Amino acid sequence: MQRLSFELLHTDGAARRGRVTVPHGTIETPVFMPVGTRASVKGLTTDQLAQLGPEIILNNTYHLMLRPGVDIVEQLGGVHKFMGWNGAVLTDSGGFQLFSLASIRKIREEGVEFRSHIDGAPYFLTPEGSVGIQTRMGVDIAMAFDECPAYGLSHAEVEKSMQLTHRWAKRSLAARRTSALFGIVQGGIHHDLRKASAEEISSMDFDGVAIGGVSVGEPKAEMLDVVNFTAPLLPKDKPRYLMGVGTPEDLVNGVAAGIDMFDCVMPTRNARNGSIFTSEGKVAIKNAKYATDERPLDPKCSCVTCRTVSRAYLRHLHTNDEIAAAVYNTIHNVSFYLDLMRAIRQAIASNSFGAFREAFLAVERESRVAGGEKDA
RNA sequence: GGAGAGAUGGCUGAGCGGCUAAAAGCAGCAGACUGUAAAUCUGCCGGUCCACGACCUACGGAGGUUCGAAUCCUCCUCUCUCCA
Repeated sequence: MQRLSFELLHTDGAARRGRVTVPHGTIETPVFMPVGTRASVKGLTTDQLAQLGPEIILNNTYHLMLRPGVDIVEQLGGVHKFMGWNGAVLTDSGGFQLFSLASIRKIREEGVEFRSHIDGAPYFLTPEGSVGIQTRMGVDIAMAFDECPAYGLSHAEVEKSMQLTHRWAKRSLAARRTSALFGIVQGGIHHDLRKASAEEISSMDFDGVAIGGVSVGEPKAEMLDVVNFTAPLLPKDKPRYLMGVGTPEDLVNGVAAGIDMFDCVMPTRNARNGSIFTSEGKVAIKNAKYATDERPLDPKCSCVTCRTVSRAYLRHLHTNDEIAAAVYNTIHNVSFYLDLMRAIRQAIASNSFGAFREAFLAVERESRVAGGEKDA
């Protein structure tokens, strides 16, 4: 059976409407993948997640190899069976963790030596090891093992890191078996490096190509610049994945640049922290002004949360640290993201994505201005 | 009736002569969050103001000692514990 197939159905400017098929289903792109690091989309049961209808979610190699461990996941029939999830799964290779947990690792040519953040136990992860783990967990799409350089490094340092990522990409690819495998373009904020990396990674036989090393602390304008510059350099006949991005606005801009896949912690984490995405901008549900607000979070949303409870009740739940606050907020935020992607797909299909994007960004701008006036 | 302990900012609770507008926690108010070590983190939190600074009112009440008192003394009010 084929690992992955990609069909480019339609384009509207640079925006692409496509379809990715993997063993666990068909994914309509552009797509947003909710993040479920430890084989759990935080705040949701697998059933609740399924009700929201994402076609694919993201899990994490680093976290799952530490707990419960690859052996256990494999023994239990793979990550899908483990969490009772029938949709597709993409795993990050652990490259990002070795960036965000920088203090407890040592990078070498062969791989990365690191200590578990849980119990300090020593591990050694290589490209072959990472891809092997992802394969054994039975994921639909695995990511190449890369190094994610921090923002602010010199051109020379980013270049050196990028070259290591390229060597690791070759080794990752050689280790590909049953799971599809995406390569990752690095290069920081430097156009020449991004170009070199895009060419190098694109030349390899990956099933898809990702832009990594973005949203690591750089100003938003630089991120946009990197995406706008790099996306057009990627193969047209493969899915393009922008890793770790982003805000609703970022998704719309990413699609405009020609990105097909996104993942981000933002809808789930912000939900737990009481920050809600709505069609009218952000709602900080803990704010006193919602104490007696009987409206739903978003009048244009039809998710379970918006159909059932008021802002006043959600503020009450959040104020009292009730678990239901996280559940309701996560349901809504994930719904909002999935709805947004649906609307984006529709706009592309009807050749109106440009207008859609303009209207969307105008609302975002307005809500920001409105929030600013309130603060002043 | 007798003996003792205590009254501190919305609450709990440190401080026990100057470095105290007064620790810390909670509550409250606001902000952040981008391939998840995050149900987390940060800021503000007596009042007023042209508020980086200034002024006013402050540690139960009234006096007193002292250059200086939430901190020491006297009396008063109230609370709690124990013994009758």
